[in-house]
Amino acid sequence: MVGNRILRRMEYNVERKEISSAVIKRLPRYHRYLGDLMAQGIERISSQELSVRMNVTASQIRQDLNNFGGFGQQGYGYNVAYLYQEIAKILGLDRENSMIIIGCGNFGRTLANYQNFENRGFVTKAIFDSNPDKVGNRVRGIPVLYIDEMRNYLNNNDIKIAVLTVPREEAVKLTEILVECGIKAIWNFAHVDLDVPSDVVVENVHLSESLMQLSYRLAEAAKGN
Amino acid sequence: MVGNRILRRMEYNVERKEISSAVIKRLPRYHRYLGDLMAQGIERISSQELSVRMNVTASQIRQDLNNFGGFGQQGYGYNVAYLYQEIAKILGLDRENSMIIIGCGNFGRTLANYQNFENRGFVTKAIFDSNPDKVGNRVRGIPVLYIDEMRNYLNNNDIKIAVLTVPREEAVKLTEILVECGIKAIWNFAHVDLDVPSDVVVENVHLSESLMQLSYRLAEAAKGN
DNA sequence: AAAAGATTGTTAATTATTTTTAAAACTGGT
DNA sequence: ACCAGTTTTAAAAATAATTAACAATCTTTT
Repeated sequence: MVGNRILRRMEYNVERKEISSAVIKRLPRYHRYLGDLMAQGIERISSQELSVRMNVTASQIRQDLNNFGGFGQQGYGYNVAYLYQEIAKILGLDRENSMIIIGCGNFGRTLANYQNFENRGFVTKAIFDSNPDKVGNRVRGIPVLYIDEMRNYLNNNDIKIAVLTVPREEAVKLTEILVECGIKAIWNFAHVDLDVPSDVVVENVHLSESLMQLSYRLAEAAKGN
Repeated sequence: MVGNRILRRMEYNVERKEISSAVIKRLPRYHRYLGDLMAQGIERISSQELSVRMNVTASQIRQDLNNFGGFGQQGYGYNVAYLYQEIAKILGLDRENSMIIIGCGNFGRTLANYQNFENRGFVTKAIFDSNPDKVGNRVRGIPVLYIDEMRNYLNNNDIKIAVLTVPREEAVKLTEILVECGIKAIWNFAHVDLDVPSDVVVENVHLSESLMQLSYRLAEAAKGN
């Protein structure tokens, strides 16, 4: 039997050792591959077989997962659905994460239109903008509110994540307000490093930096051969 | 004097040791900070001072830069404009990188509208889509062409980078065509790992994975205190 | 119910990255 | 032109991450 595995797994949230960010970066990819396996109707998988599909070492998969507890079973491997669900829990996908998007420009609207985030529990409740022409509109049903109302809105609604899609200067100013209102997570698309207290987490998406890395590697590959 | 520094710098493109990707990831950020310093009219900076601004160790800055040659000078530090320019060269920002965007959905259009890439030499020449209603339009002057014309277009135009903003399945299929047409760099926004020959570089932007990392860190910080 | 085979969890070894240290080289003032 | 103060470069040491190895333990077959 396989079910009793659940009973003997380690309480990963009791012992509080720091997990390296290299590990965290890989978790969503495991989650994605496990989701694909489920869609294919595959019920169990060994670290060896997964390593071939994902093009990483089996050792790394086992090491990564064991940071959070023993999810597998000797002689059997990992139960796909169970592991999928456990990684979802680790990533906080088992609860709703309400968001606001700040900036109703091309980028803000694109993110608001992106249905997929909702499937993972990331629900956008409102969009804020400083342009009166945009205020009052709706994007996929989500209301666009005036930026000056943001402080009041945050004080009256339970928002977990703020998404910043405004230019640098505004991003820096608005971050102050977000921090004052108790926001603890910022998804930052502005091309600037935000200065926040240590209990606030910022995840940066710097597209131009990503593009520059591609450019470097392209130039390098061209030299190499 | 400072100018002679240029003469004695090492030929970083002669000796061909592999630079770690950890270093490459940091280069765009150095570039950004140096740009900001220039805008502020600051002409020289020591690794120590830069390290304080960037919140990294001075040692790491020096080590990173020395992978590519000696850009600084003892007792003086680094010349901001010179270092900015040298990092731009390393990142391949000193030449034009022509691009096509594949997929004229929200994301594709948003990227096409983003003027900033052009300032760094990344110029979008065409957008491709399979929807006949979109074909024939222009986005910021950039023509939207029918996807079946892409192969022919690539054979007749010198395109360096293909940007994929289509769903997974299409991304995988279209990648085959891109590779056949000799494209060596793909900026991939599709939520899938592309399988390409070793001389083709892929830079992934997986937004939902970024959001999941934020979610993890938010949950972790909430536990911690 | 026992034996053979498979695969994890975990420790050890290896490799990669970051930080420290110290010698060499330059600047700026006198 | 010299000297004190900086600051880089480069080498060495320390730390972190990845990979390999293997005993423990479960599954599957007979």
